[in-house]
Amino acid sequence: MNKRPNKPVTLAQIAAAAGVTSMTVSRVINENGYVNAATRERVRRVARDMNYRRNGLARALKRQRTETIGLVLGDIANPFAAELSRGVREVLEKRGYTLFICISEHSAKEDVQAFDSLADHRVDGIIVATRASKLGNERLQQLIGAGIPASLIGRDFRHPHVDLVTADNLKGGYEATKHLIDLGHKRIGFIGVSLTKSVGLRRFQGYLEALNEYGLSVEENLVVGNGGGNDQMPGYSTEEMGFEGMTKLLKMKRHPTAVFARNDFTAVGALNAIEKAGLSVPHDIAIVGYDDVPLASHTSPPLTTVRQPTQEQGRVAAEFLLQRIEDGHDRARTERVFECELIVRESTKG
Amino acid sequence: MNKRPNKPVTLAQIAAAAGVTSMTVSRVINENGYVNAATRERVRRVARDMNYRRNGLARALKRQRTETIGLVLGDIANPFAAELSRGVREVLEKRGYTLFICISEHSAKEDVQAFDSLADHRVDGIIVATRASKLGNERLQQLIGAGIPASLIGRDFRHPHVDLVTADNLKGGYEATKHLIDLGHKRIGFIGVSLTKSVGLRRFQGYLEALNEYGLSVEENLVVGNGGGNDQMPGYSTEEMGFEGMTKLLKMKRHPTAVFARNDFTAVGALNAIEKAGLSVPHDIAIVGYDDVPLASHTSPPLTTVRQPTQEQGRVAAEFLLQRIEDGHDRARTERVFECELIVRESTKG
DNA sequence: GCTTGGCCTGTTAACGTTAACATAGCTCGG
DNA sequence: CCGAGCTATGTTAACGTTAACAGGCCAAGC
Repeated sequence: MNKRPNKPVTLAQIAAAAGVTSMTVSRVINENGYVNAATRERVRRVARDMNYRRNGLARALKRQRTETIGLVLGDIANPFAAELSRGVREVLEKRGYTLFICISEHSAKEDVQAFDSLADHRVDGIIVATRASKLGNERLQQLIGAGIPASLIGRDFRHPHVDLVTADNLKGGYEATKHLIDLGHKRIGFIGVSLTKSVGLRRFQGYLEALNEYGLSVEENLVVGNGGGNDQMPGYSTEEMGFEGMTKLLKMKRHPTAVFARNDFTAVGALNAIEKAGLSVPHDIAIVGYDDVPLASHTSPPLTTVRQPTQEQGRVAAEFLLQRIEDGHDRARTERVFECELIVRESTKG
Repeated sequence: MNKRPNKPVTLAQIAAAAGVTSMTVSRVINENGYVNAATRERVRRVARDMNYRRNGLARALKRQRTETIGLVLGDIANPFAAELSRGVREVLEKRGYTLFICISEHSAKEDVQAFDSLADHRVDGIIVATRASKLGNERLQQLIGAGIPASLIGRDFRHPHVDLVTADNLKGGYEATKHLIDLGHKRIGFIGVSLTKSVGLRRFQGYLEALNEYGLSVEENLVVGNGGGNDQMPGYSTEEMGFEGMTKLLKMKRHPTAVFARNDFTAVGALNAIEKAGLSVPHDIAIVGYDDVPLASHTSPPLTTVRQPTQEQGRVAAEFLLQRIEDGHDRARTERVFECELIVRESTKG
């Protein structure tokens, strides 16, 4: 009764059923070349009846392109990644490309796996938005060497044939910290890095720079992160880190009067820890986040934060990539740095 | 100086360079069949030197499988989707499959596009976690008819050859509402649906059922959603909906004493609206969310919510799919419904 | 010595599609 | 009425890989 469709229908089968050659069917399907109107109709009907789906593999193999772009994200469930992919999609769709996303869960090993999968499936290009790692960078280098066009977002890796889009997080971190300093704070904590690892975080370096510039010393115990655990925890659970980090800071005999959190979720966690301790923001402690996620303007009090043009970064990365695909591998690299913008809200306004 | 790698290296080229046939190279690459140790080493070296990457398209075309699974998500940036994909990945990776994710941005049209892209690229199976739509269901039906194994998560669509995994959101909504009723609340609002559209939302139906069962009338103006706008807004920004919805409810002369929010983000938005209005939770208004996202236990007060085993749903959906891929299209359908669990926290505890 | 069976490599023919070229009928202007 | 140029179809040969089969070679067992 219902057909057993284990083997997908091929052009040849349709051709046979319609009394033409595969070539004619191909022309009908792809709507190119001359085909008699009557023939076209007949072929179309047969194809529909037989539930034909073209084999993209064969097609891509023959045409030497897949019209597909791969995007590697560190984690999903993170407004930043979402905005980014939205920007990327917007551009790609307009140009007829399909987007496949791979998630690396912030692990270098899976990063490499994602690169490999995408490369093996011969995507026309790769956009990488994961954090740099030795393993990952090596493989990336290799793929680029093999001629795969690539475009990076916020990844600290330079290569003569790869385009790069970043936000100036160093400056962002600097501005955020300076804002707190300008408000008169002397003891400013940072939540979200472990001093031993991941000190490469740009916004944290901005924090350090600002402190230095204004002659404030960096107190190691004001910098808290996820101490023992791995540094690869998915971003979405960082409000936990914020909560725990803030709790740790509050336990100090003299706790900081202001805190710069690695991102908005961390800041929200910190906010709640403070509230739980019966203290108030910004009266007892001022807080700055980072990213300006939609939630940030709806916390209580609303969060001072640093906004970066996320979707725009995705768009530009995609445009760079398509440009490179068209121009070929030897195109010179482009780098685009986006400014960040400090958004002052009640969490720091005394 | 640096090679111009526009054309990727092929087996044949390596074979020529190493003085063997492509077949031998293939055996080396895939580590199957007999190859002399010395030959193997030589081939390996040449392959590495020439920066060889196998062509997955050709391979898949020949082998008739891609060892790739497609996952269609309505939006990224949503802890639910993240957990889901984590569960899916966990299972797939163990079995050697690669996961490609497509995002439909909650649009039926893009849903269909995602299905098509994945089908064209001949993924071995598709997992769908987007909301049902007429267009989408039709295409899904078609693909299944064409023999593509599929597995659904929380999508209201039944087909004799498709497996289904859901959480019992109706019961979850019922329990959440009943919890509020048990606490003595008579006027219970719902934030997150527009009565005109999307009334198919299961958890909302549970709300209605509970009210009915306990003889409480459903007051239309206690049900607020994103009135004019489209109902397809991405999930991550729903705290905005919560904030606005709650604000609307608070403007009533007699506002509800309890509110059930469509999901935790909506609930967080509501929480902040209440705080902003100078009222307190749960004293003035009790709140229940849904999903138990990590944030939920860190809000102030911590949020009463309904937990569903999200990651587990992903895992099971993936397992169903792999089973179906192995057993073939004619396997009978399996359906698995997961229980939801009410998590009572301070946002309802007087 | 001859067979058996394990090693090692090669040859052939697809997988499903399409670019490029080939063929053939038809129309139309000069 | 001839050829130029359009329409409509077909033929051929890849794209890069691998399953299936086909030998050879060599050691061991009888």
